[in-house]
Amino acid sequence: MRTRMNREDRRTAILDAAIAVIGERGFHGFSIRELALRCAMTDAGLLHHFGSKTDLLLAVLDRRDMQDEHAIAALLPHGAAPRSRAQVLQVLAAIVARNAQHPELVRLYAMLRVEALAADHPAHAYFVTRDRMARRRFAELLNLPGEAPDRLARQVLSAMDGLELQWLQEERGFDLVATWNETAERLIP
Amino acid sequence: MRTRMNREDRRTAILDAAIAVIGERGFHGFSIRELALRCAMTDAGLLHHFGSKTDLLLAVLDRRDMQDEHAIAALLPHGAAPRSRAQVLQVLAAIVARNAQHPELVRLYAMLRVEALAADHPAHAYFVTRDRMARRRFAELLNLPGEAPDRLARQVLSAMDGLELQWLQEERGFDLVATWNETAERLIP
DNA sequence: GTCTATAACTCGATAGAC
DNA sequence: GTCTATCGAGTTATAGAC
Repeated sequence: MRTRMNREDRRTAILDAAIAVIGERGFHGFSIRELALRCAMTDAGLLHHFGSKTDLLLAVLDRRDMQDEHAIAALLPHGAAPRSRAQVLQVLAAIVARNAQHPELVRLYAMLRVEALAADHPAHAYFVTRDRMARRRFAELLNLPGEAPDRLARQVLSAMDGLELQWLQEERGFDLVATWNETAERLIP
Repeated sequence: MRTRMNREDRRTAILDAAIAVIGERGFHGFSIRELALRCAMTDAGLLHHFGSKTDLLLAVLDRRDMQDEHAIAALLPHGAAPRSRAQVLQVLAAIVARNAQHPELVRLYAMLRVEALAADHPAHAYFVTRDRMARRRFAELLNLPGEAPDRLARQVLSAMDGLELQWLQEERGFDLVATWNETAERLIP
C-alpha cells in the first residue's frame, strides 16, 4: 500500500531531500533523477512540482530563508545602540548552537557559498545579497566601543563559518558551541 | 601557425587551466570538453595526457603538493620546542601572504574541501590525510606555554580558511594579510 | 498527481587515421 | 601527439497516457 501525500507534504519532502543531496554533491553534481529516487518517485514526477533544476534550488533557498528569518530576527537585536560584550557573546553562541542542530543546512550553505562564487551560478545573486546583509547585521551587533564594526564583523563571521566547516570535516568530533565560545571570547575585545 | 608544445609544457598548461576550472565549477561541475576548449584542443587530445577525469584531479593535487611542500616546509619550523608568540605570528602571516598571491589555488582548495566531505569523492582520502597533517603541524607550531595546542590549532586553522574564503567572496576587496594579522593577534594569547 | 516514453543534448572514454 | 568519429550512458525537460 502506497503512502498518499498531498501537494504540500510532497513538496516539503522533496525540499528536505534536496537540502541533503545538494549539500553532498553540489548543484552541478546532483541529478534530478538521483533526488527523485531518494523520494521514491520518478524525475518527471518531481519536475511536476518544481519546473526545473534551477527553480528547485531557488525554492530550497526561499523556504530556508523564510524559516530562518524568524529565528535569526529573534536572536539579533535591532538598532545601532552599543550593547554589552556579554550580550554580544550570548547572541553569537545562540546562532552557533542553532546551526549545530542542523548540520545538513551548514553543509548546504558551505557548498553553495563556494559554488556560487561563480557569477553564472544560479545562487550567485542570492549569496551576494545574503552575505552583504549578514555583514551589515553583524556590524550592527558588533558596534562595540572603540572598535571598527565592519572589520570585526568580517573576522567574526568568517571565523564562525570556518569553524563550522571544520566541525563537519572532523565529523562533528568536537563540541562546536564550546569551541566557538572560546574563539569568540578571544576575537571580541 | 600553431604553437608547438612538448609533453611537459602541455601537461603543465592543462594542469594550470584545470586549477581554474575546477575551482570555479567543482569536480562534478566541470567537463573534460570544457577544459580542453580552454586549452585549445579536443577532449580526446586532453585525455591522451591524463587517462581519466579522476586521474586529472589527482594529478592536479599531486603537483600542487610537491610544489607547496617545499614552501610550507621552509616556513614551518620543525621540532616540538615551544617558541615565542612573535615567531608564531610571523610564520602564520607568511603562509597567508603566500596564499594571497594565489587566489585560484585558494579557490580550488575551498571548493574541493567542501566537495570532498562526501566519502565517494575522488579527493576524499586526500583531504582526510592532508587536513590531519595540517592540524598536527599547526598544533606543533602553536605549542605555546599554558595552551592546549590541538584546540588552538583547530581555531586558528579554521579562522584562516574562513577569512580566505571571505576574501574571495568580497572579490579581494580588503587586505587579507592585514586583516589576518589582526585576527591572529587576538586569537593567539 | 504520477507515470512511461522520448526528445535533444552532453558526458567520459575509446578506436583508429594522420 | 592530436585529430575525427563514435559509443553507450547519462542529463534536463517535455508530451501525453492513466
